[in-house]
Amino acid sequence: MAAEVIRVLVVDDHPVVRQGLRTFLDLWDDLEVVGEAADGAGCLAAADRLRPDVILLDLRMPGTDGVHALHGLRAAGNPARVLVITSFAEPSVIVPAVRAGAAGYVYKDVDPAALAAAVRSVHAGHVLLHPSVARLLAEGEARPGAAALTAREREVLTEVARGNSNREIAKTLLLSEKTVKAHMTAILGKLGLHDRTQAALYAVRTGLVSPAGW
Amino acid sequence: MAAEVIRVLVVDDHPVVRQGLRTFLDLWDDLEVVGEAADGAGCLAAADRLRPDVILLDLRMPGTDGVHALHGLRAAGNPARVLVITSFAEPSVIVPAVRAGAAGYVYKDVDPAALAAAVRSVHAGHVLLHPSVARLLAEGEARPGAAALTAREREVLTEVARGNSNREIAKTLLLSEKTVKAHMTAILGKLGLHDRTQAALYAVRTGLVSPAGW
DNA sequence: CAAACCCGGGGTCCTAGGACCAAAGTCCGA
DNA sequence: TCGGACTTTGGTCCTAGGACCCCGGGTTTG
Repeated sequence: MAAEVIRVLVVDDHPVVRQGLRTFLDLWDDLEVVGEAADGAGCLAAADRLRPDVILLDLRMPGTDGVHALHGLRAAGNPARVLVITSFAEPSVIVPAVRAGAAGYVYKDVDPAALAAAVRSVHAGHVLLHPSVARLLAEGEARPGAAALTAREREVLTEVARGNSNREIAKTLLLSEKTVKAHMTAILGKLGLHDRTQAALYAVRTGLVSPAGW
Repeated sequence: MAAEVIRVLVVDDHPVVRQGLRTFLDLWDDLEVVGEAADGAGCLAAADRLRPDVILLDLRMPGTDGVHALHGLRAAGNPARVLVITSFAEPSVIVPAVRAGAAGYVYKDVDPAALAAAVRSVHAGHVLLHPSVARLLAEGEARPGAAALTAREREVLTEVARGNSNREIAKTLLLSEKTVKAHMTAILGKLGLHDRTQAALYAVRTGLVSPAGW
């Protein structure tokens, strides 16, 4: 028994998904699931306690999300390699995660063999990137993404993505409508979008607002 | 060994989710996963071949979706009880499924014990509904939902939910802008919404358009 | 046959939205 | 201290969007 066992921590808010991932990984003798967590905070605690080699991390979770967890891992100097599990094809979701230290990502429709290969690959020190994501990283972001937004802009965008008008947002955030419009102009400029509808859709696609949010 | 075994078919487009559900159900001796399918068409074929007692069905899948599969099961006179697995809280997604014959639904964050209980319950002939869904069924739909839209209206809404302006939609669908506006007015009226942004969000939430559609 | 529905398209009109100009105050890092 | 970023708000102006009126043709159903 000379084969090294890769210790894996599974982080996803859905128990079904965690179980599916665990079962997939249990198919291989060289992979061992040493723990699970349901959000970013649980991830940090479990990573500290269990010292996994690889963390499978969903980005979009309630409470502390995946990107924040990545920052936390980095700040704690945790050496675990992080493989992001995502439903989202949008590079601008993934680029911030990669910038925050993720070693790669796989989509949720991954099959067991591909998942195992990805885990082994990041454990071996590789970085797994789709060409479109690699290009974005190389060029800097062609479309900066939500990371370029200020906190206030993000608040306004969140309200837009809840279907509210500028007037309603002004009331909610205790601003003048002029201010909301100014933020909106900034948001559209930064994201390279044409109107609020595109902005709302973008917010949903990138996980800023959940589709079931209202 | 007098206990009856409930035969279950698992239908979801994500292998990870299917595996998670299978593993959950395997925890109980009275539940047996007899097959899997990745979309509505696969569901119909498997249901016909395997004759499950209960089908766990995701509504939102590429190709033939869950509601269409429900219609197909009914048309085929298949007696299997259908338990919908959904990420969506929105009753207007679920009501059409229940109307199409689903015996109930559980959310994707369900734990193993609750899932098993739900399977047994629908197998025993019960209908599992949250009060808000039951009320909608009793009253008829307060908000008719996408089912009230004509085919053309649905096409226009799909384009709106892709972030296109009326002018762009007119070009795409070879219409005058006036006609697009007329459809838009009809859509907003039928869905009880105020503007296109809400309509786009609604389309995403109800699965008419996938968040990753553009 | 009439009614209902769907489709397409015309008109008028108003306002929400956004482009683009300006300004002031606060905070923080070099 | 100064400059940049952020936040807030004002102005002007134009147009996309949508409410609400109208019409005609085709199809289906009672």
